[in-house]
Amino acid sequence: MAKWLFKSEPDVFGWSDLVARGDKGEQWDGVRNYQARNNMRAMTVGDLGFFYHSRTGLEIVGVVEVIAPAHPDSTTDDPRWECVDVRALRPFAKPVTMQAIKSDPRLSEMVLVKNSRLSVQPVTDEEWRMICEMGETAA
DNA sequence: GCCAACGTTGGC
DNA sequence: GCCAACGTTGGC
Repeated sequence: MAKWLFKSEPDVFGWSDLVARGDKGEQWDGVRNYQARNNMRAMTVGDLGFFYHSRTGLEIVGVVEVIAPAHPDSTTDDPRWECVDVRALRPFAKPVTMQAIKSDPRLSEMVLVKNSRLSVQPVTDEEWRMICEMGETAA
């Protein structure tokens, strides 16, 4: 099972917004970048991902679960863009900040650090385990 | 709020 | 098909 990371500005759509959606979850719409879209196409139901607050917050705050595979993004007529559905699974007891990630050399290869502009990105199993530990949540 | 880094667009 | 111009993202 693959691991991912989803970025969102909390002012626009934050962790609490996803939590409010409950088990119904929400479609991860609005992605207009091929790499991010391709990552979503590669997802399967049951895959897990981190929820990261960009711009304001700059920390990973929770774990989400993919509950629907890639489908057309209903917020556009452009058939190129697709999105998956996700739901909030569990919060981090201790959010893991960008600063903490950057200061750990073992996480220096994370896409989050290397390509800060990619909004949907893969996470390796090792990175996943380390960050879950730092955030004091189950892996 | 600034601006570097990156992706996309479009004229040639 | 190149690449300059432009728009957007997101850390700082």
